[in-house]
Amino acid sequence: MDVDTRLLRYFAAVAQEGSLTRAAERLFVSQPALTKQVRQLEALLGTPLFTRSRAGMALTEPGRALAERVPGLLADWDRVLRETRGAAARAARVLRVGFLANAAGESTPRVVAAFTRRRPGWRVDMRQAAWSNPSAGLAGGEVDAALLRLPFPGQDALRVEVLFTEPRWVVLPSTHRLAAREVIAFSELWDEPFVAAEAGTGAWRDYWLAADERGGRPVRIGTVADHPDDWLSAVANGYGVALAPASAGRFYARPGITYRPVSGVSPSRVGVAWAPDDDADPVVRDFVACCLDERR
Amino acid sequence: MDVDTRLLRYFAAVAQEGSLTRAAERLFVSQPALTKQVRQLEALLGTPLFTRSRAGMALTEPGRALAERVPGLLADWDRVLRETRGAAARAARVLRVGFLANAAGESTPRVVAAFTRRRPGWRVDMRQAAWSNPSAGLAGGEVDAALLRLPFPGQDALRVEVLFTEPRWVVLPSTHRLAAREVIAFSELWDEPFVAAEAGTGAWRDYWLAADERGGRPVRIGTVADHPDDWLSAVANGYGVALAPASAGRFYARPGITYRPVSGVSPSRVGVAWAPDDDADPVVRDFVACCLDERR
DNA sequence: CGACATCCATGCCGCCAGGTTATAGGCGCA
DNA sequence: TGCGCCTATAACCTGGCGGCATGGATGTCG
Repeated sequence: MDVDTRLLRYFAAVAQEGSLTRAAERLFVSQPALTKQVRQLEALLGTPLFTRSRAGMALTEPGRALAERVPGLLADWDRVLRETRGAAARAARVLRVGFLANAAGESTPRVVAAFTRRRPGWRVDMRQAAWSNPSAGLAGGEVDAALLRLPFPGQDALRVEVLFTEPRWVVLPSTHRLAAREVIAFSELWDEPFVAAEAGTGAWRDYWLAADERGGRPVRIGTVADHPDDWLSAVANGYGVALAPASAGRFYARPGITYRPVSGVSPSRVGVAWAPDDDADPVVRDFVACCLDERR
Repeated sequence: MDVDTRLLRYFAAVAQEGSLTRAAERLFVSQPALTKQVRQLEALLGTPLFTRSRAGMALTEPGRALAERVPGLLADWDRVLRETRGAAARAARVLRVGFLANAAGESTPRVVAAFTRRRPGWRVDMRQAAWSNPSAGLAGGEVDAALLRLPFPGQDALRVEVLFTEPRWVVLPSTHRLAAREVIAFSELWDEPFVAAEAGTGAWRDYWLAADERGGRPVRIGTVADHPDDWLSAVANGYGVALAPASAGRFYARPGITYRPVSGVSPSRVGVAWAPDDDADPVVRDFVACCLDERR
């Protein structure tokens, strides 16, 4: 018997939401489409997976059994997909390097050039990731190496070499009372509302709020932003200020915002990271070596 | 990204056959349909999985990576399917019992009646399996218990209780020179061609050929049959003789064939089997207990 | 060297699946 | 009893899947 992983994802969403209407919204399909798909899965399996009521969809016993197993199955498929694409990249002599906005640094073109000299026939595929993906795809195997701002969640499970540090500055609206200062003491910012990353990013978000460097005071969150554009807009619109690497001013200049040096806060570190399984991989080692050479 | 397991099965078949034409035949689809499906999978993954030539389809490196992983994925899906259906049967208070033709025995109705008295609200779903499935679905988890002729492949991994024995007789064409005998000595059958089960069934096939009770002489195979009808036809048409339980004559009577007692060959044993994981399962234990009670 | 065989690919067509919108049915609540 | 909320059904549209007919490429053989 065959099934589409889409059907299994639909089922899993309904199982989690307990409602066809909410699951349909989450999946960006109409509720009637979802009700038909779930009915089809039940027909395929020959057993009801849900009981229906005005209160929504409750799992039956077989539904529960399936709901326990489907996430593992979908995760396995995602892993097979990644590993196949990884093999494809290798076969095509492409090194996939993830990075977050502005973590790559200005020396990246030289690193790439050095790598392709060392490995003729190879090329580097630079892949930008969203800030909510702090390992830039490395943890999930979507890339072979990554240039990352440290620290990031899951870092302990990956190999990291620090490449350079960079002062952290503050981004604030140009009309802000502190915007004209040459240097701003961090303690003067402790009561400002901050634009933060999503809560789920843990240590990463805390780091960029300098949560551990506020003398024990809590952080005031003005708003949450997940993408540089949203982050800049939030600052420009006065929802809060934010810490950023000094170089961010060159990448993310925008009318209405100002970057200023900050004293009393640790600098940002940028590193190259790779998976422990690739320690012996000569291609990954060469890339890391080129990064380290450029550091000197 | 979503994929249908049908697409993965198609891919796996092509990978194994090395040819779209042969894989299409095996999958009962047309060759153009298969070529389009494989192309679609390659488009989905964004990488070629095969190189094409007049010699057929050779796996690329990513194709090889996928071909290594897809069987495990499909096996996991089959397992999830089985476990879901198992949960469904439990929820519906149905005990699924597999059996091979005539292994169930005449006392089965009494066993089922005793079980439903002991477990009101439950019913037994008797499921006949093909002879090529000697555990009647028990090894794969398609059933909860099984009534089986012993021995069978994979038996060591399952729990078994012998219920009864039954003499083995011979089935031969009515025109056979030995057909009129009251009892036939097995040694007189040693040179006869035999109708056998498929080679892949191992010990099961050897048992029904009484391979270990021929004084070291090899078995002459007349033909292979996988289903009772084919097996009976083969005997009637004179392709060979066969050993069978004595009771088979009542289930498989047919013009042109005769059943006769045989001396010098061990009797057939019938047992109830279940999976070790179900040792503590009270429902399975009750069924086994009912089988054992009926034995007395 | 041309005919033939064999393998995969393309085009066209019919049928069905997946999605939408509109709306119906059932039920709890104020 | 009307309203709101949830799932289900009907009608429609578009695209996918499979078949059949045929084409393209290539190796073999006489």
